[in-house]
Amino acid sequence: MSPTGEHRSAAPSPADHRTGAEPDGQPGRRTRRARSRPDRPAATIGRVAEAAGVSRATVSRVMNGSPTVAPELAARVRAAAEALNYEPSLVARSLALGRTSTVSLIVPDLANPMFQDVLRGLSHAAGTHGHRLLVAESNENAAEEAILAVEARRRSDGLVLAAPRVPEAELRALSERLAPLVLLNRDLPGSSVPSLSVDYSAGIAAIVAHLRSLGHRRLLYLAGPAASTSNRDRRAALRAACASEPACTFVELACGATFDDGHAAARAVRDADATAVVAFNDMVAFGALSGLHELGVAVPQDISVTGFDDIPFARYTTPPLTTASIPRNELGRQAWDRLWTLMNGGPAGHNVAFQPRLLVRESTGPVPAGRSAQRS
Amino acid sequence: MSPTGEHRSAAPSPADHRTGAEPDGQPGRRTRRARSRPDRPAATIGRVAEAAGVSRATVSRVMNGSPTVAPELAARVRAAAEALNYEPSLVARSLALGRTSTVSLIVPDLANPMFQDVLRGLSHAAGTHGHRLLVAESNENAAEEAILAVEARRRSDGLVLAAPRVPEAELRALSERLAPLVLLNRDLPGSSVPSLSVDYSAGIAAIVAHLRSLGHRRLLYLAGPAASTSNRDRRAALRAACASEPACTFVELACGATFDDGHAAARAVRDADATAVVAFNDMVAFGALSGLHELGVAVPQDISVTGFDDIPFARYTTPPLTTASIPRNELGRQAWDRLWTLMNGGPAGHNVAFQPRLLVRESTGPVPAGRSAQRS
DNA sequence: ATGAAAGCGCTAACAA
DNA sequence: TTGTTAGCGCTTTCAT
Repeated sequence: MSPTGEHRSAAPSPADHRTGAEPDGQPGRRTRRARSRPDRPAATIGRVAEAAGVSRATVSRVMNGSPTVAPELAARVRAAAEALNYEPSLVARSLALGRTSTVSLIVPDLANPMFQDVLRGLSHAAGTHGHRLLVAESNENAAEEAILAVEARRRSDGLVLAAPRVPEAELRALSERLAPLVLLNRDLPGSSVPSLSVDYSAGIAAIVAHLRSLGHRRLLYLAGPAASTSNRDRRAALRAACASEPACTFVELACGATFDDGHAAARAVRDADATAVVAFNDMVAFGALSGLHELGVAVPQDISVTGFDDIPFARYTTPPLTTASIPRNELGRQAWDRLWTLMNGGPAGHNVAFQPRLLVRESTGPVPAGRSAQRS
Repeated sequence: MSPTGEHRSAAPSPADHRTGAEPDGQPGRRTRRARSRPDRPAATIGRVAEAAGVSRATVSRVMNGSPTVAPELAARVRAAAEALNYEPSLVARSLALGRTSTVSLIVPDLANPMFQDVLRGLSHAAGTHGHRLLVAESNENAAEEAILAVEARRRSDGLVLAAPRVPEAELRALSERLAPLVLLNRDLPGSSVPSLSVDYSAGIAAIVAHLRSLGHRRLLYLAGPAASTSNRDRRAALRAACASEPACTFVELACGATFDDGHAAARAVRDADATAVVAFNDMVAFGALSGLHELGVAVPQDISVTGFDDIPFARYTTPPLTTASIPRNELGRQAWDRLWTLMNGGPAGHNVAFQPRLLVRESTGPVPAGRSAQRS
């Protein structure tokens, strides 16, 4: 419920679970297990076979569209199935077949648009091949990531895993039990586990090159969450890109990953000795843009700002944001391709690193006159 | 791959699947079925029992933490399990237990932030109770919705279904096979299927009341996709809200659901005889805001604009958007509560309609002077 | 073309 | 406390 209570609802309390035991006294003629809907016993292949006067094997054949069944019999079976409202048990089927036609996706954070898109792409691609998708969120917790991965894998035929937190040694130890496995945004050097990732370094490098071409030499990095690997990647890439240029310096400002984080940093940004700010992501950049605007700092006239991710809104900020776009949908689709190949005994293939694409819009411009030299 | 080819990658073609048959000639000693990883036979409860010199029942007891096992035996079993890298088969377990510890969610569109939040809430709540989540997307296709629902339900113990397209009669016919079932954003009058929904009408009514209190009498509705039920709901609510007031008129302009749709409508909005525009959703409102700005029309001085949904960005448009917020996370959590109650034989409870909350920000204001009367 | 029967890997009632 | 045994509902070999 909304804490303010302004979203009213007539919901009952979640409780009221009966656990165990027969609700009513009657032992019933059900063999051993209590069924979920005790009233109607749920049709089984056996009952259908009985009703149609054929063997279970024949029912199975009909249900699976085997062509070797006499039309007359097939019709009888279908009628019986229809009458009994028969639905083959997919669980039993999975057990007999040794496969579930399900794959799993583990992500650290379902709120992250990147993973939402991976989810979409994967779900869609898997669906195309008659497979379903199981999803689980690890909430950025390393222990949880490993446990979830193992469990999810046991329920399915393959796993797409985005697990930035699991230590490499542990992941390596697990990788055999998790196969067929596709890794997202990290790899396992020397193993045969395929990995799909976004080359954040290349994206940062492109941004820095762009900024340098505009004359910027003093950069400010608005850092993401300290625990985030992508923040570490981006920072390292920024450091490397700067280091390769003699007169290029960069300072870092702890910030965060949200609009509000960026907004709150605006004052510090203005007071810093930098001509361009490289934000951890678009949200932060957007927040900074907004805060800077309120302080009367003009972008890009007074200072340039870049984002990262190319979220849909990046086109619509004022000014529109220069950023690096990453192929989010593609990741999910390709993850499926890899997994499916693996599931069919195919090779792992080469790992791929998707290169972000620099999108120059209006939040970056030349260094303001008189600021090309150190200020203090 | 990106059509432009600018996101390069070294991906192999998705093909190369071997199908059926033993890859190599050897029939092997594996009983009947080809295992997915022919190399290591995958430990079963039987093998562990054998290795530990106990019965399968004992292994089962140990794996499930039954306290009635001698510590010495338990240790031996655990050691054997460890040594064999044993993982109990969840499929077999599900079959024996008659439950999967999995629930399913079917949504029309995974790109819709509303459903993304439902997904998150549901996944999290289910996880708390040791359940996993299966998701499927119907792509707004009625036939698909029904089929997916049945199939997903068969793989799991319960279903949360957002199926705006399935005809009521069909849904009613299906509802028994789908139980335990929780419906999102629609209900099944007279049935015992719980339903959780957002009261769009109330949201629209609140928006209209707000606009009227500012003196607006001539409203323009920027309509969503014609096929969308929520568009129909909102339009109907708008009509009703207007009809209840003598001097209130509203006209409708076909638009869409995206920023670009709203942006493209700006000229028509300016030329229409209306003092306030009620947009289908925030994205459209945002697009309109942007387009109006480019045309030199001031919001809210010249015209007021409202959105719907309170997407995160609504706070950050210029001007910040007056809109109606809906409790998206809450929906997923409550859906779980309902489903869990049902799964435990509990009652369906009362349906709930979440009331949107009006958020008055800066995109609405009083009717411009001299425009309170009909223009032409 | 059809059926009988032996699994798939696990759980649980019952006996010891 | 532990083992025996009979399922859970389906598929598939093998014989007919």
